[in-house]
Amino acid sequence: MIQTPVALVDCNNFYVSCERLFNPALHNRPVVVLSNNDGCVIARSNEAKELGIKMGAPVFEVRDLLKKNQVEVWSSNYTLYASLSQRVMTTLEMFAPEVEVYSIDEAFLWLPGFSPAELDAQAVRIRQKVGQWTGIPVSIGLAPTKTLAKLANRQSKKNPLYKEKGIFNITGYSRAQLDELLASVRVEDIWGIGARRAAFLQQHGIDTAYDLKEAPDRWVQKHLTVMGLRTVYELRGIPSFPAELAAPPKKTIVTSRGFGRDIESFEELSEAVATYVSRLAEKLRAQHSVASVLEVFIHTSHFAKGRERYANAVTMRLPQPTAYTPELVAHARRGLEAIYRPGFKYQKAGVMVMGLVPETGRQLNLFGEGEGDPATLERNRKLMAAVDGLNRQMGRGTVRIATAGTTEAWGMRRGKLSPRYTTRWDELLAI
DNA sequence: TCTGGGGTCCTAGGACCC
DNA sequence: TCTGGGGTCCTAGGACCC
Repeated sequence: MIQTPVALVDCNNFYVSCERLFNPALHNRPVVVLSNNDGCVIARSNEAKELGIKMGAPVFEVRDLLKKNQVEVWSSNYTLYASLSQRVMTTLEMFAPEVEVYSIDEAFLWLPGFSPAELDAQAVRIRQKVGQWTGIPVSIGLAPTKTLAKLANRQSKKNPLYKEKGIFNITGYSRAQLDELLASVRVEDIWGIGARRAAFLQQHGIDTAYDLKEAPDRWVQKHLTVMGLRTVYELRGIPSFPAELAAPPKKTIVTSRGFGRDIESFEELSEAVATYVSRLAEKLRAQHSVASVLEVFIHTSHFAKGRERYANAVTMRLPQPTAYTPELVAHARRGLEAIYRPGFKYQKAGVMVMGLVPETGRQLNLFGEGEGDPATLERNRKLMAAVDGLNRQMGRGTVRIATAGTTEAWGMRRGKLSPRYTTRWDELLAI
């Protein structure tokens, strides 16, 4: 059987590239993009990486470094990134019959019928076309398995000989060539091997991808579970992680956020929770699911020293599965009442749903609790569809439940937010 | 003063059943 | 005093990913 080669296409420094697209002054300069609440660095341009700014670094720790080097600092703008991501993915879909959108900035492409040399040429065309149509630079790794494609992709960025080309192709490698490459890759740089496993493996003399490839199956399975064993097979060139071409519906959905400032009052906390529930219910309806279990959690800062900490969560089984915002909000409020303690400075809250089932397949509760009879159910469904439609067209939060409040005084800090160039005409025209 | 958010999978252990 | 064994379901915790 002939194996189908896999390409991993990865957008370079994606969030930074998005910001640069609409702000050419950011080219050839160190740029970072921050997490929610402007807390951590979550994307860096190559220039910023060279300054030694680490991924995930808290802003207050690198503030001097940023200032001294006149680094451009931007708040994250997910609306913009999601929109550009879609354009990139649509472009990629022209080039392969099978595409797995793996994350906001990465996709696996299966490219049957190409020789190793032809794959190279095809990868050049993909890069060129994505660049032309979206302006986003990408790197491409080509290999017989997903794990090796990730590894090859990494080489295309790290290896100075390939950096300019942005393509690294190991589909034509001999066994000896592949072994040599794997021996140069540290075990912590393998997809699926995190810091904990890497430290463990190093203690057992396994330092490189080559060492791991050669480790005995039984030992690997015992210590790294079956997932670790699959990673090892993939290093050996045996595909063990199948293509996931259609995203399966989510099994859990979470909406949580740290506050822009600490919250003490129940009412403000309740407003935040209602806002998060509304957003969560939208996500639920977008995948045509209803939830049977709802969890609410709150906590004070993990980091604040000298202040008393408090964290609690409550999990509720709902009378019947639902995606109806008012009902979810009412349950969440009751849950919050159960765990709220006055006198603490809360830093974060969140809501989560589990036990998701398809909207069409749900069991009706015959005893009139919750949303009740089929006619009410249908009316509520239509109401939510109308609300979702309006919010899609007019912008998130145009129509909202009253308990969510209107001020969001506790909302995120986003001091350096770029306009939503691709989704809001008014913001594009304002620049 | 200031430290993100949203997911998945696997395993062990307890509850419960026959 | 000795005190089965196997199956299922659920949950909590750990590890990983971007």
